[in-house]
Amino acid sequence: MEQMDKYLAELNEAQRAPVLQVDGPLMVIAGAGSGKTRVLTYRIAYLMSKGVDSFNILSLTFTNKAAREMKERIAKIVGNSEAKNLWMGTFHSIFAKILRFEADKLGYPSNFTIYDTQDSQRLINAIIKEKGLDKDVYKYKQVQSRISSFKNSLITVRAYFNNPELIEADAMAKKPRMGEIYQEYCDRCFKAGAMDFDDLLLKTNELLNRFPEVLQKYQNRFRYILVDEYQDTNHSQYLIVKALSDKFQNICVVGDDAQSIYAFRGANINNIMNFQKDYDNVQVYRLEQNYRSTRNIVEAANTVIEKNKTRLDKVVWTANDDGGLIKVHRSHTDAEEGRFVASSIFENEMQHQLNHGQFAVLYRTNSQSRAIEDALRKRDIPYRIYGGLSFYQRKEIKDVLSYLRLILNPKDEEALVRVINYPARGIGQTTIDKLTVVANHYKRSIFEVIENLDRIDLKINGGTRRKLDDFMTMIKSFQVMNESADAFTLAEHVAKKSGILNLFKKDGTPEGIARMENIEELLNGMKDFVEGQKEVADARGSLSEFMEDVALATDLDKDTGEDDRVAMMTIHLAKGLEFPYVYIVGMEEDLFPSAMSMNTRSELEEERRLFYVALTRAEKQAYLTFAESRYRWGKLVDGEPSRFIEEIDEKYIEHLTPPMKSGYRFKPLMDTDIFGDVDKSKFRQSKPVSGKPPTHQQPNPEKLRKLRKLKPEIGTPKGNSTAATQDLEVGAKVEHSRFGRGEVIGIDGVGNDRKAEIRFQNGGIKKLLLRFAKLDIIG
DNA sequence: TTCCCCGTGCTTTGC
DNA sequence: GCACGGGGAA
Repeated sequence: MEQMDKYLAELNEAQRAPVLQVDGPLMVIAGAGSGKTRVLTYRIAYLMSKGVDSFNILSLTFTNKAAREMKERIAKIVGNSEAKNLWMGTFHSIFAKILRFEADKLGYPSNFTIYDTQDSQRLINAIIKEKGLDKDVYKYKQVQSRISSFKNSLITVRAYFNNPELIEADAMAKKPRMGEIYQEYCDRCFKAGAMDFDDLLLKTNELLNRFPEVLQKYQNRFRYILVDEYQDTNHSQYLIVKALSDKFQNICVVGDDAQSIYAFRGANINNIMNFQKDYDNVQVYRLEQNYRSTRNIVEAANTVIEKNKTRLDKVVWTANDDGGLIKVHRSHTDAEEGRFVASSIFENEMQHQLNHGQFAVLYRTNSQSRAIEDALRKRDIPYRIYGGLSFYQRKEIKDVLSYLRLILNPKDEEALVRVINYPARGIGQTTIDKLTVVANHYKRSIFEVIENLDRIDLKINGGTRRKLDDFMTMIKSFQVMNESADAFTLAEHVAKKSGILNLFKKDGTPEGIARMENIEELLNGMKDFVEGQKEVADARGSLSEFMEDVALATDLDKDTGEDDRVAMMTIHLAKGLEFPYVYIVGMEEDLFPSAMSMNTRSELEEERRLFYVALTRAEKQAYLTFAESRYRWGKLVDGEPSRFIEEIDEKYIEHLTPPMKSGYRFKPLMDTDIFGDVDKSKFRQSKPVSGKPPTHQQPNPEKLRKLRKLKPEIGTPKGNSTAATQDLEVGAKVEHSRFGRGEVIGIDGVGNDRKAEIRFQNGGIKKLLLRFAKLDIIG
């Protein structure tokens, strides 16, 4: 800790001030690229150097990734053992932990299940059906999002029924039974021993409100509270922070009002706007020097964000070079836009000796990735798509996890309904419906009903009864095993015994194999987890420890970011990241700003902040591209350039194409015809037509698309790695897109059955079918 | 009970 | 364009 002075010297004056203020409320307004994370980490380190016990510091973030990275950075300063004691994590993970500890006070079991959005939606769908409501009026997704917004505003069922305005509003919307659905949903969750994501915050509020001694306990524990991305907090989170910091008032919030882009999911920008009114003697600090981007980018972004009315006073500036102008490119179609981006990336790589990893393509909606992907693939430029369907959301993964959830909490109805007839074991919808009715009638879980089948008069025939009994016995045997086995051993057993693994083994289609690989990956992950837990005191790598992690995990958490690929993601996902070269594509009215966000001023302002975020991701060079027409929902629609392009002061812009709609013929060098041709020949060459590989070698587009769907996050620039891996030899070093690096220790089989046995660095040995395995030879 | 086909619906997304 | 869910037929 002696070197604290050394660390403080690394900060500029504006950054140092909030670090040095130990006590009292403070707010740090941090412009894009101004070293916000550094301030947060150094502040925590400084608190500890001033004798604050790490047990007394609570630091809240919005993603697991942010929490983990910050913890690592702090560990580097104060040492691992000290950093371990910090309470650092997302709102949801920290309060889930506290809720498990205090669960009995709220009538929940401490092993409550966490329902994800899909579980919630399925339950709501079931309730709507049970009540015989019109599914076209009560759309389950809409209902779910309304319930979610109730919870985020702390409107409980009781509060709903006490609020004539809400009831009126739902009646006006022709949904008079909304409250009833809300009530039933909450009852069913409670009965299932389940909390949804919003409950983790809502119930925490309930806990702190109803039990003053619990509030006191946590107030005393969390004497110093820090909140990152404060502009993204919703009302529920706001109240938790307010309650916990009330006693000591040592609260530090960090954020940027200009980067508030999550209002659509309940974030309330007023939390940061009004922070000064919420506490006495708030010190406000501003980080206004941008270290990330060129002057052109910083100033261009400023001219855009100035158009917003709702803003805190702040002027971002930079001492960096001017850099190049922001380049704007128009194309005919989205396909052409893709080709431009690919050519431009290629050119920049050649000209400036750059790696793929220094480029990012950002878009407003996920569906835009398609055209870009196609173009990059044709140019052999490797890319990685971030976001999309999460690994944990995939059907086969959720199915396995549902079995595991059921072991821990047999009352978990969503898990039970998912797997009771999967793989098919002759328990159909009719049977499940009968069981549900009885379960609701006796206010018991379906599992309990199955346990007591012989005592209930139910019109279920003998064969079905036996099947139900078998299912129950199987789950119970898993439960027994759970008492001694670790998570991996148990899950492997479950995957085999339940018949899921067998199902895909028999299948043999590419989809089936992809699914099986996914399950294997899940099991690998569990093995890693178990190994990791061995080093943790009083942890044994049990299933419940694993499930706690997994319920709140996302794909982003696993991202290594080490390999050299062009990054492709939505702008939302890009927040907090930076890249030397950034392409913002689809700069068109109705797409960006989105047609659905142009009704109110505040919606449009959020879109503008989103554009501000996109622009400020760029360090050296930003490109804005738009197309005159693009495919949307299968139809070719015309568009016009986004207003956001015009909102940038002209002096920061260089038009690569004439800005007006006339005169395409002036299009400059980097264009499709020249490179398009080069592309095609290159592409053809790289396709192996060596005779051996039969039909599977070149799957028809249909199949390719399906495969891609199953593994959406992996870009395979070489189209098909089989050509390269065909002559793979023992001893070769390879890299697998998911399993990482490894060494080939054996080869057998011929043609389609050719397999490589690979020992991966993470410890696993796998046999992979070469015709499917996505391997890169690295030596 | 299971499977297949057809219709419907669609921003952004983390926990 | 495409994915998912529901309904109808085997």
